[in-house]
Amino acid sequence: MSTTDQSAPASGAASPGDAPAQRYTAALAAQLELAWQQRWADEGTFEAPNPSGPWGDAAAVAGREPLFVMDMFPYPSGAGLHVGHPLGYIATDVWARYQRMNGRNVLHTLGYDAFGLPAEQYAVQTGQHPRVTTEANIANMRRQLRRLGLAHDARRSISTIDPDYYRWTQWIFREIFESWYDPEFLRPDGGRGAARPISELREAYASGRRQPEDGSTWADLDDVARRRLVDAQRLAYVSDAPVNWCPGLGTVLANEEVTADGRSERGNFPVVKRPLRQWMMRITAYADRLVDDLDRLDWPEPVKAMQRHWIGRSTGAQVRFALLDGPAEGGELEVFTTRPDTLFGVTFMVVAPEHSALDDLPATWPAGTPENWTGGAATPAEAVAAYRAQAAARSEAERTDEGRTKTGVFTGLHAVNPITGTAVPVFTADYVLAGYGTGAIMAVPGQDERDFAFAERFELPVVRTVQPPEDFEGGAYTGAGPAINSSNDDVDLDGLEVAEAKERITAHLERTGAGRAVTTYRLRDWLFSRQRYWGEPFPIVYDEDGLPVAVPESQLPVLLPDVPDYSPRTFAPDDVTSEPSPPLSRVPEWVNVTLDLGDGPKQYRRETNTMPNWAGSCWYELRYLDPQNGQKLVDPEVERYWMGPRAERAVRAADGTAVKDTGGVDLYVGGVEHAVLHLLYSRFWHKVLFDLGHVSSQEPFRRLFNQGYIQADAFTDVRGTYVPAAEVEETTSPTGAREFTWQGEPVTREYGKMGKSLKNVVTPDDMYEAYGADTFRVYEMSMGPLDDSRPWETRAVVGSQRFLQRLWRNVVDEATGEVLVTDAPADPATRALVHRTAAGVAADYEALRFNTAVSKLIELNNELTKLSSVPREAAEAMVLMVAPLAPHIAEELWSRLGHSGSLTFEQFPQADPALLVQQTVTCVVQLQGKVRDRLEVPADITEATLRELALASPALQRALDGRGVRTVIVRAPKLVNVVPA
RNA sequence: GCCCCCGUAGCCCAAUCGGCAGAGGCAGGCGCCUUAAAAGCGCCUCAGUGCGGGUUCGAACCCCGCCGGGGGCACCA
Repeated sequence: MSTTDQSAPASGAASPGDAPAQRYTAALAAQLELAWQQRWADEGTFEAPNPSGPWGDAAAVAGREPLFVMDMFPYPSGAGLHVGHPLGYIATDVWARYQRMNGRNVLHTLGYDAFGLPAEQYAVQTGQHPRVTTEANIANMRRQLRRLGLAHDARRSISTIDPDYYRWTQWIFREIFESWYDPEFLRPDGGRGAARPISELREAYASGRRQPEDGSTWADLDDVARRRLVDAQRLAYVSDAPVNWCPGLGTVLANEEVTADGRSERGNFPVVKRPLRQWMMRITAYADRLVDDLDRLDWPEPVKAMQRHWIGRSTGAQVRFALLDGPAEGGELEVFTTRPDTLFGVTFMVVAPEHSALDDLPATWPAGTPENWTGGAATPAEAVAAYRAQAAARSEAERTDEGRTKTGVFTGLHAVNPITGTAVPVFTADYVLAGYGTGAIMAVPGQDERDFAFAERFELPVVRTVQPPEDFEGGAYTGAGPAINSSNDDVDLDGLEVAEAKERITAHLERTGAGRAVTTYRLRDWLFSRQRYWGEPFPIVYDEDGLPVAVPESQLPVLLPDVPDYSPRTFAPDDVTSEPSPPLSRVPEWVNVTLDLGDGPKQYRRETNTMPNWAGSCWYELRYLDPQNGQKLVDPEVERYWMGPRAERAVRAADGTAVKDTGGVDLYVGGVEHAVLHLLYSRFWHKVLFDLGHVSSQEPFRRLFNQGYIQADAFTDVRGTYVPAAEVEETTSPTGAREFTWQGEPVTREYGKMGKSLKNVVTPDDMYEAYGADTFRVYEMSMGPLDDSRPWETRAVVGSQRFLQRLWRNVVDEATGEVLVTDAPADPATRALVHRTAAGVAADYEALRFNTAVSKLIELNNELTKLSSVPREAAEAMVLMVAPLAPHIAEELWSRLGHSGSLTFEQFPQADPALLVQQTVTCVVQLQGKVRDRLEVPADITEATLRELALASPALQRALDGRGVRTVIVRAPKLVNVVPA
């Protein structure tokens, strides 16, 4: 390589006109960028040593703080990258390069999340095997990213479709399958509840320490019954519960993948609920820990809020109401409420249409049943049957669309309030959800808006049990206030505030046995199987009893078979009667196998579902650490080194106290769209691995940062058709409005995403070609704060190129290539500016404020440009400071300045504190907040002196215009504010 | 409907603890260099912080109410 070769760029390069031979043009940038990229690769510059194992290097690790930086796992799209994609990658690269220059041992790499629906669909379109297209896409993306100059450890890049990788995905599944959740287990970290080997559960049953809940006895159960009992408690289990079936995609989906209006997040197809035999993950066992540990993470608050809401923990009480009337007499109706303090205000009850209490109803309407309660039916059974049919026919979306109008019907039943002894009517209505709490509620219209709306509709009484403010005029009052109308001989809540009232009534309920304190969650178990081809096969076979057995560790991976027919069987989007048909089930020679699982060769049938897209991304951060390990998913020593908890990295709570560190990745950057899906699933898997002793960190990602999106203008003509955005011309009308034309015709600007169909895609390749990678990197970082979304503007990129060009010219003669810096010391002003810049830029880099770091560097560079010649000390500092942002030009200049090695591990310029304090400062003199004068004063001036100086200011005196002085506020040395009498 | 974030020059964005509204870039203007040109050089223009109140000696920043934009949730008892 020839980094010091000062000959002109290759003649074939697109160098405009007769530009000086050594001008920093796109062509010269390309030349030196490619050369440096090759040198970094050849020298393994960014390969991070491990403390042990195949890449272990104790000497290289000693004395350097480890730092683990990650980007969210990209999916290798067939369309390639556009300029919006690398934003986060550049940001993490700048940060990581900066940290390396401060002595950190940085691990930064990027792998590919290559299984999943989009890869399969793309393969279907192109008629090729998904592996072929996916691997081609990965190769293209690797090329685009290498050209960007990312300082990744290429050895650690993994791909989820690699059998050496998915072997461990299957291994983790196996670990989860072979575990149950013991809520009593005392964890090493002090908490209660942990995943434990399933053998412990079996032993507990065998020894009699634990009894089956259904009253049976372990000793009396046959082998199959015992297995069913144990299987039902595994963390990965088979369930027949209703699931989200999406005919249009031909697969089932997790709750997290279904939108609020009942459609698939991907493809926007209708989704219906129907019972199907599917694999589930018991994520609900971790609900409490997933909520509680959010407080220990340095994550954006909105993401934490979304996870908290998704988990939806609410505390309250379950209360039992005795049923009267008809065949149900003697039965009970159990409700969940977060407001047990309002029990005195219960005037009716509501059960979900699916509730089992509706199976036994009185034969006739009770005497005096109002006409509008019956739905026009002759008997309660008919009314309820009709309502159930109506509710079942309604989709999730329709139920929501109906908005505020409550529907429902009386069941003929009454139930007795256990506190007041009053009998209240029981209704069924679809505003009560079967899947939450107990599927039944006590209705308190005085304190609940939904209940109030229902009560109005059916003319039910309203009893207030919380005193609203005097000016309150609404229906239901949900706010704070003292309890009223809430006492009898046994219990008295009157006058208590809501929280106290809850406490007292809950204690009373527990004492009398009428209820108990209970916590419920919105979170459901995670539906884990998909009827697709392009995913990880389950390491599961079924024996002659039809029960699942894990494939032994020694037989992993279970390879995804090559099949002629890999395309999924999909259906008309509204075909609700369709049945899932996994592609793997159509390969009988793969499905039916003879295996010896320890008791001789037997026939088994393989699981034909595959894992969801999320599986591979649930643990990939761990494999980055030790990708070549054939014995373990990660060497525990290596995991502890990179991700283990460290007291000094703990986040601070709101009150400033340090929270116990969870460990995990030091910086994880990606889009906010994964707030609940990927980030919740991977936290769950990580905690299981922690419980089972495979990792020392309690959370996968200690710090999370959500980058914004780069958006782009798109333009439509009069017909509404998109026109090529690159060809649109902008003019400013006489009135100052911006106007846009394409081929002379006016077009309309739309602001949105970048995409092929919008004809507004700009690719990194376009930018490399026109400006070079460094310019592109600087521009992306200078556009605005990393977490803001902002519009792409190609014509503005030139500003970043001018900056690098000026930097180049400050060091190198454009015509001769001669190095121009002088060895004379910098003048004090220049030196001070260099040090101020170093301090500011370091702080900006550290805090991911790259836009302001760029502006400080431009400012310094502009100052250096004004000097007759640039002193070496300033030039070298400048080069080192710009290196994280524009590494190629920095390496090249560093090299031309006479250094033989890469600057990757050079110390980032450190500011001398003595040079940061300014000798004199400008003090503003204000009169009532308005600036009237400016004074140059010594930085260490005393308040009294400054006060006198300011009051003596002629400009101030003029402004005072003879008025007296009431107060003088002095903030030495920068400000004096005079308040006139 | 509820919750969260954001509104600063024609555009993208700075302003560290409530203390001089402008760091940087784009676009625009003038000039220089040039046979010519710009992806060159120099200089310049441009806002009083979405609107209305309040607190304060002092508000882009804190509080209240609107308006506009973005995101999340949406019968979760």
